[in-house]
Amino acid sequence: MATVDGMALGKDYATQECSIARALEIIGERWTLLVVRDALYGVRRYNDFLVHLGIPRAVLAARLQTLTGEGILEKRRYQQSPPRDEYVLTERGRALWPTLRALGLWGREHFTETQLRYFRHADCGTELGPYGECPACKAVVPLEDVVMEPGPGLDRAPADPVSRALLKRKRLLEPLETEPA
Amino acid sequence: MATVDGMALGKDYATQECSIARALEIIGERWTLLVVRDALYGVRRYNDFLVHLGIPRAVLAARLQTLTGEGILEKRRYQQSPPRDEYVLTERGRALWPTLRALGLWGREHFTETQLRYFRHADCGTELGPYGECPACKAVVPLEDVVMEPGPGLDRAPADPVSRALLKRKRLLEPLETEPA
DNA sequence: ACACCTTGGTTCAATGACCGAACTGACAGT
DNA sequence: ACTGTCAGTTCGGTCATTGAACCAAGGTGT
Repeated sequence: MATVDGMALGKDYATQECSIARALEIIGERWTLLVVRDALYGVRRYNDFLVHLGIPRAVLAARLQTLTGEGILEKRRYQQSPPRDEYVLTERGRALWPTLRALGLWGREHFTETQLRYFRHADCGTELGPYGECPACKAVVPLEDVVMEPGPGLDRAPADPVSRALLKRKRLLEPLETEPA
Repeated sequence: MATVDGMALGKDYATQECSIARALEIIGERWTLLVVRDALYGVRRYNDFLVHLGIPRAVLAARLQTLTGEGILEKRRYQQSPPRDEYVLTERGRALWPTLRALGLWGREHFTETQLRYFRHADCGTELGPYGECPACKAVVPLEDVVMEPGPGLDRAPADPVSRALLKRKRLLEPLETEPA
C-alpha cells in the first residue's frame, strides 16, 4: 500500500475517493478550523491566535505551517525594524467562509441556547442566511461587506485582550486591533 | 471504557465561546464527518461503514456511540430473528448536509482535478449549488430529492462492495443495497 | 450435535498526536 | 547591561488512534 502522494501530511484518509475526505485531510485536524475562523475574524498574529485559542504553542506553529503550505494562509512581513510577520488568508482560505458559516449555524441551532454573534450584510443590515448570503439582496455577500457584532450570549468582559477586541463591531477580515499592553 | 463522566467527550475547546467550536467538539474528531457523509449516502450498517471507511473497529464503535449520544444518529432494530441494528440519521444529523456540501465543494475546487460525484435536484436535473440549493428552482432541495451519481473521476471497479453499491445512481438517504456475498 | 459463518462489537500493546512548561534567539527600549 | 516582547523549538508525560486478536450471539450446513 504505497501512498501515492509523496509528502504524506499528517492524517490522511487513504482509501477515500471523495472531495470531502480530501478537504478533511487539510483542515480536519484539531484546532485547524478554529485558526481559520480567527483569521476570518481578523486575527493575524501568532500571539493573538495563541491567547485567543488557548492552543499549545507547538501545535499552533504546526498548524500555521500546514495552512501556509496548503495555500490557505500566507505569511508576510508587515514591519522590518523588529522583523514581524503576519498570517493572512488567501483566496483559498477565504473560500472556507461558507463552510464555517454553515457549521456555526448548525452548532448554534442544536447546541447553543443564546445567540453569540450576528453576521450582517453591511449594506442593508440583514442577518446572513445559512451559507453567507443576504436574504434581502438575494446575493452572496463578499467577506468585506459582512459585519460581525456581539450577541446577547457573549461574555462582555472576557479575560484575554483578543476576545475583548472581538467584541467591537467590525467587518470580517478587517485586521484586529488589540489594546496596547 | 469510555467517558464515565457525565459528558466530557474527548476533545473540547474549553475557552471558546463560539458555536463553531461547539460544533467541532461534536463532529470535529477524526472520522466523524466521514461517518455522517456515509450515512447521508445511505450507509446504515456497522459492517458497511467499516469496509467503506477502512476505519479501525474500535474507533467506529466509539464514533457511532458518540453520534448516537448526541442525537445525530439513531440506532434501531431492523430485524429480530438474528437481532440486527442499523444507524440512521436524525433530523439533527440531516441538518449537517449543507455543511458537508460546502466542504465537499471547497475540496473539489481546490484539491481535486476531476469531478467525483454529481448531486442533482431530482425534479429538474440541475446540479446543486454550494449549500445544497437548486439554482434553477431557487429553493433548498430536501435530501430525499437529491440524486447522487458518479462523475468521471470515480474509479469504476473499486475493491469493496460498498463503494460498488455507491456507483449506482441513487437518492441521498436511500438505504444502500450491497451485493449478497 | 457439531463445525463454521456472519454481525457487531471489546481488549490489548504499540505508535503517534497533543499537552503544558521551560528554553532559545532576535531585536528594542531604557 | 538589563528587561521585555515576539515567535517560535524542545522536551517529558499523557491521551487518542491503530491494527490485530479475541469474544459472543445467533444462524446455516451436514
